[in-house]
Amino acid sequence: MDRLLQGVQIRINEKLFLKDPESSSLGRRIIEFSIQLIDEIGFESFTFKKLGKEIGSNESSIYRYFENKHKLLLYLTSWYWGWMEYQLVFATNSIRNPQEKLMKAIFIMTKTIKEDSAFSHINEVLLNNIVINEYSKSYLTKEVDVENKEGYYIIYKRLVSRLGEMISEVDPNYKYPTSLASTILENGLHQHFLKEHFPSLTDCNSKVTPTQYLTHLVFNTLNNTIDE
Amino acid sequence: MDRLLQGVQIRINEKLFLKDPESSSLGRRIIEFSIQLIDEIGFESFTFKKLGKEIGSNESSIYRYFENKHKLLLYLTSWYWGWMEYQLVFATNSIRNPQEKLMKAIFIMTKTIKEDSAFSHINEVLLNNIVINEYSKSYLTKEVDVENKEGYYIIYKRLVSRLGEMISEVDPNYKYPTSLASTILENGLHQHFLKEHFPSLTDCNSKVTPTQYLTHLVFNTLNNTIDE
DNA sequence: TAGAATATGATAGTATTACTATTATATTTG
DNA sequence: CAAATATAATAGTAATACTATCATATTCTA
Repeated sequence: MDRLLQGVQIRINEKLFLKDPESSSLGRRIIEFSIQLIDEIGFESFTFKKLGKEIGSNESSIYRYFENKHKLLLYLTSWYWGWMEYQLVFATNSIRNPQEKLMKAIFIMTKTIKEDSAFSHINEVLLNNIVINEYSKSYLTKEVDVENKEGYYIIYKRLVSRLGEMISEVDPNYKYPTSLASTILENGLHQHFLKEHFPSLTDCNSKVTPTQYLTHLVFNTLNNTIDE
Repeated sequence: MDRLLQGVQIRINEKLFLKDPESSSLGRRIIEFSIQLIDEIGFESFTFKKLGKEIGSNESSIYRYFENKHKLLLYLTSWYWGWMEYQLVFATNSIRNPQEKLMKAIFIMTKTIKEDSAFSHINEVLLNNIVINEYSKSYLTKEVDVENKEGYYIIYKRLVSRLGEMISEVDPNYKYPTSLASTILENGLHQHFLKEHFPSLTDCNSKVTPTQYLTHLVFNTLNNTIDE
């Protein structure tokens, strides 16, 4: 996949930035080091001033790329979901069997990211950590409805929709394909978090993955006779 | 239940406060109005200064009850889960049939709270909103491991454990009772959030409740023959 | 290649936040 | 009634989340 990705750019809503960070080396450094710094100190402690220090640049220069750190987080997580979508489509496109297709999709959406490969300045392992630990904060705000209208969550919504369609292909009579799709994505992240911080709240551990749990959950739910 | 609850106090970890807010009228006003204010303006914008203004008291007085707003959020959400646990135990205690018991439990944990009844100074409807919109922020922090050791999440953990046991009673062979229990609690909140802000990401709406979705999910998963 | 345009850096300034400390004034209790 | 305790008022600090201005560096283009 590596080589293919060199020709691919993940398209992010232009309202999320003031100046495209992909358009300059400073921009790419902002992305690269913001991922590192947010992963390291957490989103609450992260500031543009600290980031400036880290990259040997100035707070004011970073503000020329992003209005505030919330927009930066939306940019980073949009990128992550765009990257996920790319992998999903790429890996499932040629699979005809709906069961197999859905299984592959669940695997891609819930697996642990282990290698940083595709894009030079983006560390996907750290970005995955950020999504696990910070993504909810990007929508659990009072501004969520306005920002949703602005299209800030569009990639994530498209992903859920794609997953939902795959679920319906496996079981056209299942009544909650969209909810189940969002459960896979959201609870996938959550099980990874629990594994790390609340092992007593999950059966996932070094032997059992969130992927296994969710795959089992989904396939036991679909094509089942119990109703209501 | 109303009258019974008048004699019940929900026990919160004493490290979460400097002075027990239940011990004075100012303390109870802090609780009452912090629920209103957090619900109204969101946790990010909420400050002790604004709360002080709201209750005609002083910022410095509030700091004598709670170290900071994060501890206050932990207090409020602990109270909420304690109240849930009380309802859960109370309502399921006498049910012998494991299926029926689990069904009741899922209902209690995922239903929409419609009435503010039990405790004079705590509005359970607003508190439920706060849990939906803010609970994740209480553990998605860099301090989570330390705070977990301090016992700040103990009530929630007990709840998951109780639910997990009920799941195992329905299907002793099911391999992921704890993960499923945490999925019910966490995704229950999430489906309520989606219903409100991202209707396209859920099948829940004014006709279909998160309770129905999750009940269907759980009972189709348990006592099933598909394995691995 | 000069001159204009643009990008970046440095510095300063503001309102707000998240507190801590001190002192004064109520209120409760013994 | 005095002493203890709770609350209120005020002030102060360091950090945050910016905005504004001006200087300097880089690059683009005629």
